[in-house]
Amino acid sequence: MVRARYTLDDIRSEALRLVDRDGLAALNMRSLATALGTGPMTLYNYVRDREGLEELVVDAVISAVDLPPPTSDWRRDTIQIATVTWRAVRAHPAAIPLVLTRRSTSAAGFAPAEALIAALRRSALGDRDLLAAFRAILGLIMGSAQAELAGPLTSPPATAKDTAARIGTLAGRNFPHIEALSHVSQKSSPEADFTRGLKMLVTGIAAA
Amino acid sequence: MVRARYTLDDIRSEALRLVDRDGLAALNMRSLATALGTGPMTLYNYVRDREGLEELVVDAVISAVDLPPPTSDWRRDTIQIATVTWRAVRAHPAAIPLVLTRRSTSAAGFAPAEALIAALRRSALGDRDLLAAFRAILGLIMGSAQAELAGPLTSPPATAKDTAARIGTLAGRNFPHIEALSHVSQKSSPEADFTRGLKMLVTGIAAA
DNA sequence: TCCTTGACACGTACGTTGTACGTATGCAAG
DNA sequence: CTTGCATACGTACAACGTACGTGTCAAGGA
Repeated sequence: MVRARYTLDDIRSEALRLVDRDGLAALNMRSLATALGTGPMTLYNYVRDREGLEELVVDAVISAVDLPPPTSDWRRDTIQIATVTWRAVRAHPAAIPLVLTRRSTSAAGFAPAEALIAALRRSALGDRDLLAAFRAILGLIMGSAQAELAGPLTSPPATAKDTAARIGTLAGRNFPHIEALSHVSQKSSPEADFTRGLKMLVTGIAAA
Repeated sequence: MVRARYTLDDIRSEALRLVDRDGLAALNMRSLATALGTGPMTLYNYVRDREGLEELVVDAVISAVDLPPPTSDWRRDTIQIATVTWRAVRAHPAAIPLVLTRRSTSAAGFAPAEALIAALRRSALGDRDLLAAFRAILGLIMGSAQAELAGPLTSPPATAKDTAARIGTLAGRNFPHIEALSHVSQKSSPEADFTRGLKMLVTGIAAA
């Protein structure tokens, strides 16, 4: 009888692949173990419990962030880092709930935050403003991902037409502003909106 | 034999109470049913499945938002609405993962978004900027809640001293900027930081 | 008054999940 | 070859979500 050997990276990448392919509900000990060609309990040699497995997926997503080298323009750097991070999160829609709720524990998970603070520090901000700016930008990234996942301008598993219909009937009567904006949002790309909002925030930061 | 009668509100408030008291893991059909004095299957008369139950909790949290009446100052209104919403979310920490990942389906869930757009519309923003601004503010609210829940400047179940120690040892070496900021964050209140970041964003919006 | 009918509370039971615990197997060092 | 440790693996159980069936109430018509 042969005994397979695994590395944490094997588990990590297979877990992410599983989530990408079959959705978040498919991320359970048995499915992942089967995908790796072993039994459920083997995984417990690499992960404390199911929660640990989810953290692994978060790490896998965040690790894929490809940080740009610093330039002399902190605003441009800030926008770049935020955009790249946002893209990495968006690249794995099924994993977004995990990214929003689980903490990233690996070193790679801290890298974007570190780069972001480094960029912001090259502005002339005081400590308190720096902290607020950092929180705001990270918040914007996560919140934008969340909004796309479950925001009031989106609808769960439906086509764009269904979305318009659903929002139209559900919110249209009592919530005319939401309804009007949902029409606008259908004509614009998420990335364009994100970038626009991000630039607004950076402008506000620069004003402080 | 007596048959109890329930209303959706009974279920909703009991579910939120359960989450507040015993944590998110305690939100299951059996526990909630027991708390209501009945069996698990009774709940299925009010809720499609467990997911529906979670949406109910989200509704309960968002419904508690106490929106201020509009004034003539859209900036002030925007900040007020955002702050009040953020407070409502923060009032139920255990429910935050649900608020971040589940969609609010009830009418009450749309109210803050509607009020926010209404306030922003009273600025002179174009449609695209309005959309971006709305997304950014909602994103900031959700993202800030997320950051407090699982951000790089926090640590899971630990005292403030442990946090400093943990961040210090884990991130201190390789991530000096994070480490430095975590010290700053320990001396400031979450609300102050949130407000500060929010004002930055509103400033940026006003500049557009 | 009695019967019908629909809504809904509830019980039973099954498949799936996470994981505690015990066992077995390979590799490395002596 | 032997010993010991790390770790792959099997078994088994408790807790979960929920399909399905049964029972019981209240309201409306004859």
